[in-house]
Amino acid sequence: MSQTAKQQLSDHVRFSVLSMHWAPGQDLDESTLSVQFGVSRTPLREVFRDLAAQGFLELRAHRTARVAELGHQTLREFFQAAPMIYAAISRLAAENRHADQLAQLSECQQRFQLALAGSDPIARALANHDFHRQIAVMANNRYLLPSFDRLAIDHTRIGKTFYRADADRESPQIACQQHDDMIQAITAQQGERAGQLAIDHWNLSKHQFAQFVMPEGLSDSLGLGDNA
Amino acid sequence: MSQTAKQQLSDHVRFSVLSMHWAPGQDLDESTLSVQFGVSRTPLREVFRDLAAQGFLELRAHRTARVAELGHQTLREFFQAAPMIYAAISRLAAENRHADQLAQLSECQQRFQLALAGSDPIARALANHDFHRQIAVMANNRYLLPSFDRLAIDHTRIGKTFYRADADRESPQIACQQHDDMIQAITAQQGERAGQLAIDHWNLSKHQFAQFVMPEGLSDSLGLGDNA
DNA sequence: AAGGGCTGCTCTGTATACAAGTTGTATTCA
DNA sequence: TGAATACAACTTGTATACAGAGCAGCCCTT
Repeated sequence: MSQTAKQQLSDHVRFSVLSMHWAPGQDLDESTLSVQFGVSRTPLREVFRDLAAQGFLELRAHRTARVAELGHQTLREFFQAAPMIYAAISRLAAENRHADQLAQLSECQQRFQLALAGSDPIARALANHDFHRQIAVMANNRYLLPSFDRLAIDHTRIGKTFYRADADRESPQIACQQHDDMIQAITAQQGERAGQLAIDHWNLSKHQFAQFVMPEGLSDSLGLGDNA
Repeated sequence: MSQTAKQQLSDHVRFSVLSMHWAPGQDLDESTLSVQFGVSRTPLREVFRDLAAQGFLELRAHRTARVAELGHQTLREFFQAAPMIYAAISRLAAENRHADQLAQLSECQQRFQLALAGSDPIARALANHDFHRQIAVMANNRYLLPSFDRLAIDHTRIGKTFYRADADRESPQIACQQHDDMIQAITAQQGERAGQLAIDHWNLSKHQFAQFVMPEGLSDSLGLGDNA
């Protein structure tokens, strides 16, 4: 059936972009992918348009499709927009969530915990991605969802870029605890608290990014630190 | 040239939706429109997908394309999201605007004033739409823009629904003055003030909506009012 | 008479062939 | 030797024909 072929193609592109298996700015060949997935170029181009609208790809007229760029300008815009949207989404999720969605959220968290136990950083990032998107769905606001999705895509990609297995050994556990707290707040419909937890969660993430971009200098290890 | 045909088609659909010339939920026939604009169904469907991603249309598999619905659930989500996004956009516009964009914003305001002088409520609504979108462009944030666009589409449509020429004769002038104030704040790069002005502007708009939905009762005119 | 299923029609979804545009390359002239 | 231009190969964009899904109307059954 062709509907599943399109879905598979879409999933494959999404996975490849989120996992950074395809680098930002990388060119995509229509005809190659179309034969790979057994669909013609017409439905493939429709998938490309959808994914471009969601922020995975970039389309330019008469030019090859590309994986969405991730430059310094993009990063600046990301850091300006993310905390506000995340807090709002989390708060609305607490206020608007339906009871039957809570189980799905817990499932996402379980899969995230499993991924934490494993050694695959990509699986971990994707499980985290799914967890937060489930919250966004529970916020139940069609106006905020597109912005959230674009942020989440680049958040996951940035996370992959800035990931270092050696540093921040305790951060994943803190993040996991924060997820549990968010589930609790959303379940109890505590909008204010859910919003604050989202900010805390964001700050943890931001701290990791900052640590990567601006690592601690060598002065301490050379015995020339502040305490010297 | 066919590129202009696609553009014309896209503009026509956008105008028809924003002006409420096409009602929310209305079905759109692919083949009819494709012969009207002299393009085949393939590019037409691509335009539909783009417009659906922007919030103008809704596509369902194996079903006819429709103008995006505008029900009570949509309204609820709209009122939850709009003030936050508008304030953020306005503030970022003040912080990030480039000097050469200011002239374009003034042009939008001039056209809005001309429309105010005229008698066409649709022209007025579209000029207002363009003014606010110019601010959104100046905010220069790719993550917030999609949410803003969806809000602005429905804001314009809701405004058309709730518009009454008889009431609120002074509101347009107040809105116009607020536009001028926003231009001033953005020009002076006063982010905080621009954000507050956006909230004020939103409250004026919200007040108009509330007046329409909950008009003053008849008690006073029957001499049975509070003062009786 | 009412409800359910079948059949035919209409519209959407896909494939393929073709047109148009872009990019790289080679050749020619300064 | 360098630059500019023309040409060729390849990629994207469009048209059209066909396949398949939904929907309505009709007939048949109960």
